[in-house]
Amino acid sequence: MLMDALKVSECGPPLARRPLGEGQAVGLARAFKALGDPVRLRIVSIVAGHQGGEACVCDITDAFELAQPTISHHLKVLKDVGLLTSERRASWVYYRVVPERLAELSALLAVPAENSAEVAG
Amino acid sequence: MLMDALKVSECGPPLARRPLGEGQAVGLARAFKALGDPVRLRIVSIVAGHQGGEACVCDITDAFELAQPTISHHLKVLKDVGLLTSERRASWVYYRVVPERLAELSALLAVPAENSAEVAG
DNA sequence: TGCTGATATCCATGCCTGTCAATATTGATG
DNA sequence: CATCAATATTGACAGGCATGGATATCAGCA
Repeated sequence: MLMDALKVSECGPPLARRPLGEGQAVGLARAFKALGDPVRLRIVSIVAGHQGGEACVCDITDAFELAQPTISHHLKVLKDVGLLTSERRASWVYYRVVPERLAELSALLAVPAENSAEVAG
Repeated sequence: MLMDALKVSECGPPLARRPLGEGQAVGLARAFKALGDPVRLRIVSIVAGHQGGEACVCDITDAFELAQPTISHHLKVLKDVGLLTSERRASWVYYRVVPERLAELSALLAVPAENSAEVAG
């Protein structure tokens, strides 16, 4: 099936609406876990804020004091969960963020403030 | 405009604005890591969506097929990173979400779509 | 073809984490 | 005080993960 879990991404239900199913939770948790590392969070930040919305691996590597395989590993993690995409041009590989994926996670956490106080009015 | 997101604007800059400092990244990554587990994500969802915006440990435990210490451990993780608070009433402990903390993370991921295409016209 | 630079993969290692059984703590109640 | 129910803590174990060195792949170039 192509239409796996795409309905969710469109209008991502706020966390408080209804309990997350286990399946949804697994998929979303994978993305959050990928963001749950300072290096990866900074990588996403660097890529998202880079000129043209993309950055090559060398740009990213220069921003850290980590070995190149380590950066490559983190990029793979972010790519595997759908937060980054990559494109090769000549010798360089350029990464860019997937805005829909970020928006999905953002919408999920955007819990209406009223919910904490009252629900049914 | 009504009483919409005002604190959000000061809570944190969108990811794309400028590269995250290492310190900020560490703090934010801790929160994302806490959400990076399916059980914990569902716990937050259950608490946020529960009647009155709070849920006792027994409510949460019943929603999983995990041992009680495991749930207690996850609750502690979420509390330690500031995503949940707890209050003891009689024999029961009630947990509720911290909306400001969720809003902070949500705002961080709310990257403007235009940014991926062009930065500053 | 061979060489060089850029990036990815493989492998090993030490640390971190999710899980649960056992136990401790806390509060209510008899 | 004794006991029970709810929750937290401890200790242990298996699996996961971040890191880096060595190495492979890939693209351009002479």
